[in-house]
Amino acid sequence: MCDPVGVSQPVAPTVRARARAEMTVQIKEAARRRLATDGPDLSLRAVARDLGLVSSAVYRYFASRDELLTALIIDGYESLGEAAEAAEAAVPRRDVPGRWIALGRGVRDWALANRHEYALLYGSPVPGYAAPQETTGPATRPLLVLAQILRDGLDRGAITPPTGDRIPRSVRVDLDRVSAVPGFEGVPSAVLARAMTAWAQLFGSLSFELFGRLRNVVEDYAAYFDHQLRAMATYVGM
Amino acid sequence: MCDPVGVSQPVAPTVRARARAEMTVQIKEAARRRLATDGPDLSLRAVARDLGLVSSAVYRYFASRDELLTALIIDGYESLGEAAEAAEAAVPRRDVPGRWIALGRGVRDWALANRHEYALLYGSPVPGYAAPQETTGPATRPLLVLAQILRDGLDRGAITPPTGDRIPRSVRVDLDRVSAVPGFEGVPSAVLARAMTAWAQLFGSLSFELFGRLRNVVEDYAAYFDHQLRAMATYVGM
DNA sequence: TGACTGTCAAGAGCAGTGCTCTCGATTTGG
DNA sequence: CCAAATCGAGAGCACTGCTCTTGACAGTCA
Repeated sequence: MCDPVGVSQPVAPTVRARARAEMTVQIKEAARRRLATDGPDLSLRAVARDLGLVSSAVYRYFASRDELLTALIIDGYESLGEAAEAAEAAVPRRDVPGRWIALGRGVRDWALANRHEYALLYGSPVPGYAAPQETTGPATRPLLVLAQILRDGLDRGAITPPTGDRIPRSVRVDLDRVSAVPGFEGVPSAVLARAMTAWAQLFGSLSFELFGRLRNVVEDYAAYFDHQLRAMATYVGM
Repeated sequence: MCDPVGVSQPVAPTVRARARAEMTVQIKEAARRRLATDGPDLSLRAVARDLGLVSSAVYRYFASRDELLTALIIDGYESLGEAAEAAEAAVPRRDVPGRWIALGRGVRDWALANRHEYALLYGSPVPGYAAPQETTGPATRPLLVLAQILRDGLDRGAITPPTGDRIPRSVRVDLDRVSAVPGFEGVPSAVLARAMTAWAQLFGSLSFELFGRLRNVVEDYAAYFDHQLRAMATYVGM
């Protein structure tokens, strides 16, 4: 309203605007804390209480509980993506399987440190909540790290595309569509197919661990996870 | 109480006992219906209303909402296990990879037909709810189908254990413990490791599909899932 | 300076939830 | 036949997400 031109960023933000922005992040932070302690069923009233607010006041900043959840989910993807990027970046470029393993470890470490947020992102969808379109963008950020490893690994000749995989036509069509996504250009479908399998394996294993499905089965989760990461690295041809 | 000897089945069940048993299953059925339509946040009051009951009456049969959920989870594992067994049993014994693929398809078909129940079993744990010990038994039932395929496949020589997999000591310890579980006896750790990887892959891929993580990415889910099942079959040496 | 406009937090209130307790009615077993 | 156990109904508590109204404040234009 106070910005008819549409470029609101650089012009001096009013006192109110800045207070509003700060309050918005404070609410999100309090919500994240609640999420970490109380679990996934986020109580808007509890968040308000933590901030010394009345529940209705929160609605000045988020139109509904779902909108707050959406904001948390988006932030979560960004946070996970950042952690994944950082973990991968710490490995020498030429060590392609090492970069994949670092990516996997980074995802796992983040998930362990933010269990409930992980559940929010990769667990079963929240009751009445349907993830809106705006979350799909940030959601691909961790995947783009994988894409970069694949492309760079192929360029370096550090990934030898598997041969002899019979891929049905309809699967190939889907794979080709993925190959067209920015970031994945040029990845042959044979590699892409195996990489997507490995990606699902990673999150399947991680969900097993975090959701307690391996209790009394696996003791040394880190070693078990690492072993699967290595196995998947050779599986995709690294 | 009315059966100090411990063999209650054959003696004539009183009218009340039979009414109680029937009411218990009716509550579970109504709850399952609610789960299918309304989603995972089961409302005990809604279930009661569906049965023309008052909410407090339900507490005569289930001490809490969590206990009702537990009952549903146990039934769910049994139901999934049954479906998996049936699917696997329909394939000729000698077709070992076919049996694995049938098992995977059976799991997927069940999950598609019971999406919310699948989320209850393999999604993020329900808020305050911690799956009690009594669920761990039924939870292994689908896994036992896999175990039987592995053992039978090895006996028939239809599974060639992979060689050259370097397995760290701590992982081997965990695998050996699994090998000791009834049903898994005699499965070499090299096969077991890959089979557990494939198992996580299966559920990872299925969760991706059911929780909408592959929307706008994969079109022909069935073909994609099948392809991964075949890939994992050769991966474990079938 | 004074009025006006948009924003804010507070509070009451609605419909829903899980769960507990009490109270009659009914069935069961001695 | 009677006491004990079991059942459903109802009221009630503390909690939830959300809506609406009210009064206070900040920013701006005359």
